[in-house]
Amino acid sequence: MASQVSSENWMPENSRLEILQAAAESFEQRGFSATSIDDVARMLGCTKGRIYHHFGSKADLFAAVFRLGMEMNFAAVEPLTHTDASAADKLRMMAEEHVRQMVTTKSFQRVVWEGVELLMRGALTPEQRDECLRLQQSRKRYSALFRAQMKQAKADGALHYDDLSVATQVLFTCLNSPVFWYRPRIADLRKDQDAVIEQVVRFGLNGLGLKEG
Amino acid sequence: MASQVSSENWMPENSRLEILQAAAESFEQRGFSATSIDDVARMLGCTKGRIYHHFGSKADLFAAVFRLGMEMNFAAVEPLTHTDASAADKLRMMAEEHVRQMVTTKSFQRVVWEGVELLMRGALTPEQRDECLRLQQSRKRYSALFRAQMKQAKADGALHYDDLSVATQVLFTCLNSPVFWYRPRIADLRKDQDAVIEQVVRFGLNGLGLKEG
DNA sequence: TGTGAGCATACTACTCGGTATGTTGTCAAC
DNA sequence: GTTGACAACATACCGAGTAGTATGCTCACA
Repeated sequence: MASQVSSENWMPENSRLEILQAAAESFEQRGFSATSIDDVARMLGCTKGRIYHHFGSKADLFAAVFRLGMEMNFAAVEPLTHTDASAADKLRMMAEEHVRQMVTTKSFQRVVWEGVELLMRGALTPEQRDECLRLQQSRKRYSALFRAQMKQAKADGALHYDDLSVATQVLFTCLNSPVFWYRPRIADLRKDQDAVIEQVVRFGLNGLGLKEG
Repeated sequence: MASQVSSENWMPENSRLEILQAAAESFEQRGFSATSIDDVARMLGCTKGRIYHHFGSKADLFAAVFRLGMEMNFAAVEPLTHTDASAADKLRMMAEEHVRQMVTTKSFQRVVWEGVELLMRGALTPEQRDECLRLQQSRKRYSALFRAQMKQAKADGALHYDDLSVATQVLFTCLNSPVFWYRPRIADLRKDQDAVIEQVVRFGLNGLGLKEG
């Protein structure tokens, strides 16, 4: 699997990114609690010392992966909200870029998913409550980007869902689903990704009751 | 939360069921590896001895919860495949009963989800490989029930999805989604459940390109 | 009265998060 | 060019938690 994070220019901050990449893959494969710090270190060919030099704890490392994943999502999707197009068209573009994130930065997005689950269960220590809340706020803000377009598109008569909260939950679960089952094909990588993205987005928008054409 | 497993008739096999129920709720809340056998025992107000008397290992306990969850799904869905109705109508009824399982036996179904993930990552010991394979086969058989109707409904011109495998993955992720976000309301329980089920099923079928009416 | 199911108790071996400390290379200042 | 200082690790170690086991206890029932 080629590195999902640019790794040219071997400089200071780069070591930290390399750790985040390995942590994302480890957490993706075994989940948070089944992944040991030594697992991540072994994947990097180093020892715990290096990891604890950059991150205060296992939870901090996990949170950093979560944060980076969310940042990549915002960077991909937020600009689209400022274009002038119909809410339905904006929603389609946002969904496409979101799903593209799911397949191109899958490890990080799988961690984001587990992070959301952990936040829902409130399984983190109170000493990290503020960081915890910031992540939750970030997640909510991101979700709100989509909710706004969904609401407007329904008002425009382009969508026909019932309850906004339920629709949002199902839509995100649907759009996020590639993090569970997508496996990149070696050949025709870009074409393969585009085909999957198109199908998932179509499923999601049709699920929201989109009137085609 | 009222017991999801019938608990009248306090007799021999019942102790085992009570353990399975507690295990399902524990695994649901913290996941497999973050749940200790002592956690389950504490929830039951007993000690490990009782659990290890009925189950050989933590993995065995997890597998038993998984198996029971799948059995409940089969019991709810498989009879519908034998009725004579259009493939699209059968698929709708199957989806409704499937989602009903997700909300009424949520703990078990959340464990089934994690079990599928663990199977995909192949994270179990080789000594339990046969049990592992049986669970996987069970899961595949269940999925095939839906795939068959999806295929027929597409041939009938009632559905319009592209790739069957992708469509199946997204559909199941969508139909299963209540295990992550559904929280039962105390009042109007049945009405609340029915409303959620209807919305999720509609999302899923529309996602598959169902022609309404 | 003994026999085994159905547990509880006590204990072991081991993993893993976290810390304390040692080592090395780099770089700046004199 | 020597030295101090600090970043960036590696090594060694500790303590808590936990899966699994070995054994003890009790009560129903034959």
